[in-house]
Amino acid sequence: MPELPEVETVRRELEPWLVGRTIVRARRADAPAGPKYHHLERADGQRIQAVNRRGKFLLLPLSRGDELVIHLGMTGHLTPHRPESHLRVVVDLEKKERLYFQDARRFGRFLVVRAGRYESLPTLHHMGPEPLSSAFTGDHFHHVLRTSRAPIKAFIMTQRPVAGVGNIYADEALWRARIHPLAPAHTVSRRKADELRTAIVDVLRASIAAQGTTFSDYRNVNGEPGDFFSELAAYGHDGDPCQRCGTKLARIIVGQRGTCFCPRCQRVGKQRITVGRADKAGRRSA
DNA sequence: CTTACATCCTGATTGC
DNA sequence: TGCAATCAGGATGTAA
Repeated sequence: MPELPEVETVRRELEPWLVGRTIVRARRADAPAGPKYHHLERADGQRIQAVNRRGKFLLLPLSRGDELVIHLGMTGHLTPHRPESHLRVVVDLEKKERLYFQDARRFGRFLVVRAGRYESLPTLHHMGPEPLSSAFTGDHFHHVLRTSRAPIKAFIMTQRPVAGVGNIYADEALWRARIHPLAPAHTVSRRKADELRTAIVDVLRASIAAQGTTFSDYRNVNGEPGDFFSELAAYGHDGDPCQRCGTKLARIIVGQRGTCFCPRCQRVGKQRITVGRADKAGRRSA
């Protein structure tokens, strides 16, 4: 589950290698034709001008006005060494160097669009501010949260309030800010929104400093694991005692994703929310 | 417009 | 032990 810190780690590794290089030929390998791998051949002959990141997407602007868009999905790896299996894309560079895209579960994407034209990628097209930029302000964050009645965790993971936060860091940030993952987004107070904004920034910064989180699949370009796993307080810790209060962390499903939180620390308003069954609240007729 | 949910895919884990 | 069923999850398409 590469999220912003993992993608940023990959970006930093790719940048010195790829910037200024010319793509001789980019082609699908063992991957079905379709929108996830659209227009790769258009990259042929274009020079890579930068290796940028937007949320969890890698964006490589090319010299003739196109842009290579890469999303690692769940299991995507970018590597200069030919993988032994699940090879989806091969990019031939000059001097016989190659960039390989391996992706066992095929949730990733690797395609070419006209620069800045993300209409075919709705999440990227409507993506919120970068969390580590000055655009991610408390005012804006609170304002956006007030527009949704969805559970705060589900809404954050849409990438609209802020870019790059997925399942792991959503759980971590909500735990740090002591906000219940099922709290309707619009009920989060300005003060709590600020705490959450700060928690998101802090946890992402700390994870980037550790080169991301590694467990089952993720490896950076050099094949090294990230070091942030041991610093996770919530994600994957259901059943363990809360580091703040000792209460056993609970696990529920929010937005179809496994969610770990402290039922004592993380509340909605003054009330503790009961854990367990699926939440059907807020289903008023329109 | 919004929110909910099925879907993709396959290695890892759990269950019998 | 061995095989089958279940789980995991980012983005997206579709339904309501």
